[in-house]
Amino acid sequence: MENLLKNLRVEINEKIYIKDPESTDLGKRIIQYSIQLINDMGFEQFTFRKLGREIGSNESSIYRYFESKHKLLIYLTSWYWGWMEYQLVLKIIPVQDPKVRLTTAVTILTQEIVQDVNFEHIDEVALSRIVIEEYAKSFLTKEVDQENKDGYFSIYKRLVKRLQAMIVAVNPAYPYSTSLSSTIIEGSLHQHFLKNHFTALTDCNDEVSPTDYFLHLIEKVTTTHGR
Amino acid sequence: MENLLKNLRVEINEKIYIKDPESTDLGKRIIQYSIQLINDMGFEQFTFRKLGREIGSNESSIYRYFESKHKLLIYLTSWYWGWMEYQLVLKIIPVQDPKVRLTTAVTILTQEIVQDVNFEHIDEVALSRIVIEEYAKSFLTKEVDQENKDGYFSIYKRLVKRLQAMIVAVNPAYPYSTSLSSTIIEGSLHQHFLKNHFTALTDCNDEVSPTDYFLHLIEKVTTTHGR
DNA sequence: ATCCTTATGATAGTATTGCTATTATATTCG
DNA sequence: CGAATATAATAGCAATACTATCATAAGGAT
Repeated sequence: MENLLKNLRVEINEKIYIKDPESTDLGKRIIQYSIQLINDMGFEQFTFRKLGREIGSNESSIYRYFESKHKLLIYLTSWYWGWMEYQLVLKIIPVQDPKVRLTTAVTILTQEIVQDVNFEHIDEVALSRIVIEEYAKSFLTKEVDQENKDGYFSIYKRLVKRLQAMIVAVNPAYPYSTSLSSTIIEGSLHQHFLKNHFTALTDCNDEVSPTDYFLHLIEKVTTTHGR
Repeated sequence: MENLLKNLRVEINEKIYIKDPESTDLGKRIIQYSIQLINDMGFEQFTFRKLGREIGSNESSIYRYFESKHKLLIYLTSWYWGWMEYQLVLKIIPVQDPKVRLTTAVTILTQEIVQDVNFEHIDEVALSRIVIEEYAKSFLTKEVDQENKDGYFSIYKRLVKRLQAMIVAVNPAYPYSTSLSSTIIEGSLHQHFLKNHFTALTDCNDEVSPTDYFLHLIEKVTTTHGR
């Protein structure tokens, strides 16, 4: 699929930014280096001042693109989920069998991220680490309901619903398809986090992947057994 | 069990506080009102200055108990998990059958929290909301590995392992018992959060509880079916 | 060529945060 | 009564998360 994405761009809710960072060179550098910096020092330590210093630009210029670092985080993670959605849709299109569609989807959503050459200024590996370590902070806030209303999380929500639809396609009788979908997507981030920081709280390691775990889980949960 | 806990106290790693808040009146007020304030305004907006104002005490006095609000959050959430562990252990002791033990445990860990009269200065309902909305922030930091080494998360880890042991007792052949345990405990918080803020991403609502979902899940995953 | 717009940069300023340090006062215990 | 301990009051400080203003530079339209 290397070239299928060449002319695609991830569409992000315009309310999230002040000025589209994809529209200028500085904007792209803001994205590129914010990924690097947040990944290196963590979201708490990251500031626009430090980012400005890093890219040889001015703090005030960055504020012309994003109103706050919180919005920037939402932008970056939205981009990530939008990118995931592309991968998912592209790989699933040719697949007919609902079971294979589902296992393919779970695999894509839970596996370790590899670089995508189609987006030069975005380091998807670093970005995926940011999503694992910081995504929850984007919605664990007092403003979540307003921001949800404003559509800040719509890409993520669409993704959860896509996976849910695939679960239903395999087992229409299963009554918790939406919760299972959100559990897999969020739980995958959590298992990756545990693998990196709390090895005693997960079975995942260099041999066993979160994908193995979730594929087994979904098999068990969606299969209806005879007696 | 109303009175079994009367003389118990939740033991918390001494490194987490400077001075034991249970040892003084001011300390208890710090706990009581920090739960209220964090619940009301969220962890980001919460400061020791505001807490001091609220309890008619001084910011500097609060710093004699906790080095930072981050440590206070770890204290509060550790208390919560320790309290959960008591509930769990007490309810499980008289139960023999491994399957019933497991379903009892999952029920306790996933159900909505009700007030516990044994701890007068702690509002468990408010505290559980804090755990749902803020717990992840206590470990999604750059300092997590050091703090983990220092035992800041030991109660939580012990709880995950207890549940894992009960899963193994029901199905020793299941290869992902630890991941399943952490998925249930963390996933429960997430489902409660979604129920409150992203109703489209969960099946849980006023009729269907996270407990229903997770009991069904664990039944499916741990049962070995014949043909 | 010049005007106008747009993008960026430089500088300054502000309220708040997350502390630390010092000194004063009040209480309690031997 | 004196000493220790707990709390309160005040000040101060560097950093954060911005906002506002003004300067400059580049490119496009007339």
